[in-house]
Amino acid sequence: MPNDYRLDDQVGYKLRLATQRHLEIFSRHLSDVTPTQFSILARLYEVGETSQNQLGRLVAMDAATTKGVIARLLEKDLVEARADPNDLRRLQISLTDAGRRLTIDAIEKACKITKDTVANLTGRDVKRLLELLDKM
Amino acid sequence: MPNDYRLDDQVGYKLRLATQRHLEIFSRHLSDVTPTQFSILARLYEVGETSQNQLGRLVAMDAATTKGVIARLLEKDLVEARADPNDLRRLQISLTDAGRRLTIDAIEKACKITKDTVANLTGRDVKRLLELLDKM
DNA sequence: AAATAAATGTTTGCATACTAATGATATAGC
DNA sequence: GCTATATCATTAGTATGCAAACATTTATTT
Repeated sequence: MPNDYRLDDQVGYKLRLATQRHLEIFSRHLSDVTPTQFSILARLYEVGETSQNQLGRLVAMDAATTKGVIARLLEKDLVEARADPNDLRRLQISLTDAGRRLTIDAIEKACKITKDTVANLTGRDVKRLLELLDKM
Repeated sequence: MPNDYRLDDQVGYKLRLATQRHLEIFSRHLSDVTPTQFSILARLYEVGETSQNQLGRLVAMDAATTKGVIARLLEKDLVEARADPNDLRRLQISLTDAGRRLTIDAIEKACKITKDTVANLTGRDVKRLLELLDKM
């Protein structure tokens, strides 16, 4: 019944708006990297040198997408890549010194970003939101 | 304090995952158009002929983004554009017959998509999630 | 052990969406 | 009427995402 369909009440639509808002806040605080790039950096900081593919999996990214993100981080000299001698298919990725510095700094800022993003929510709201997104 | 930062607990990260999931479900049910394109179609169906810019505003999209989305819909012959005689800047956009048919059909499917997307949530959960996203 | 099949890792090409900057037309204030 | 401002549309450049192709490794078969 197309008549009582309300675009504004759809989960997908609201997700887009929320993401949009988050992106805006993010780039205001952290203009060097995008949220996607940041998630790669943060994970890399967490787990240390890893293969490109594995890294992508650790942030739930397609291998092809990961490749693109890494390429941009390589250009900015935030990460470096070397061939894995044990497996010629693999490309080992690690943070450069500059990358590590930026990541540490970015993590600080990321806390602020998250805070701003959910500024209109109470602590319990946030907890609930995360749970719901997770459950989904 | 970078040490107790958990990427997986960040709103932005979870938003990306949720959006990703939704996109996957969406394209499985509805391969002709993307969620973004669909939102334009649905809104256009709702309000009738409108200028491109206005239409973009009605779905919270940048004018430039809207232009691109409309261009793709034009190519698929789902919408048509004509110059507004009263205001030469304006481009009036409306659904073609094919576009209207597809939209009606897509709205039906969109209900299923939304349902699948939140399949793991109870009715109350969904309500709460929408509220929280809104409040945000 | 060689040959084939299956799995894994990476890359390429193409589509989509977003932003900043530019140009064109219309409106408001003087 | 004229200038300044606002609105609408477009262009150019960047980022993300997916499908398909290619390369290497591992498993299976003969």
